[in-house]
Amino acid sequence: MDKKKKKLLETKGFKVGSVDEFLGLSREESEYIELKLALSQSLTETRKKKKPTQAQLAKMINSSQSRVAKMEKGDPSVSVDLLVKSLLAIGVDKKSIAKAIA
Amino acid sequence: MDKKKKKLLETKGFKVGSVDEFLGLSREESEYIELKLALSQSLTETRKKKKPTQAQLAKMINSSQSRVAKMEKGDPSVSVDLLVKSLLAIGVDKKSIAKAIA
DNA sequence: AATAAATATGTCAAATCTGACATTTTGTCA
DNA sequence: TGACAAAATGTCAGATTTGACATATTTATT
Repeated sequence: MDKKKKKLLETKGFKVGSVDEFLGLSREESEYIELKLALSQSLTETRKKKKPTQAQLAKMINSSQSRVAKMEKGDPSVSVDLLVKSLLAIGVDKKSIAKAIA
Repeated sequence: MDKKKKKLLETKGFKVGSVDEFLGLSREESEYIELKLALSQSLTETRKKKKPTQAQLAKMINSSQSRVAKMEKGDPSVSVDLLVKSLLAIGVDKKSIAKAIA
């Protein structure tokens, strides 16, 4: 799949609402992006609720501030795996993850 | 996290039910494993319902039969990303994915 | 039982993702 | 305004994941 497109859409401006078929995105592509955005948002929300800074969260999940920033920004270099692991690490359970992406 | 443990638990025998604290697994670890297993199972189920063989599915998602087999078996070398992408490719939508892991 | 079809397992080079670091931008408070 | 903290962005070597292939095992079909 075209990385440019993905990068474009995962960037500011498209945080909210559905990206369905904005540009020739297939159903799978847009759902995948939406799913990642949902996880990103959930991570940001949860972190802010719980208090810590990106740097502190980074320590909890032994990662780095810059990677946390990328996660929260929906950077294409971040995998769903990492998002899920981070959410679990920060105390969000499966059920809540499911709710976030539903 | 200990890869041996993960490998062990993701192997036959533990497809059903909760793996919580069987061996010293943390909450995050067990939830992560359970989440992956849920996706694996969902993939197998959906594929069988929809008809194609692993080889045919592999083509649809341009992967290979062997990797599909690993996905369905919950092999540790398979990422959540790939599982999610495969589910989406086979026609399962976000909502159903959410339901599967809830 | 024999054959074929489907699935499982092992391996590996190439591709992707990762933490870490440096640097820049944005936000906050005096 | 300036100075300080938090967040964002770029880069990259090392780690992990990938498709592909070979091969073995299981399952169906005759």
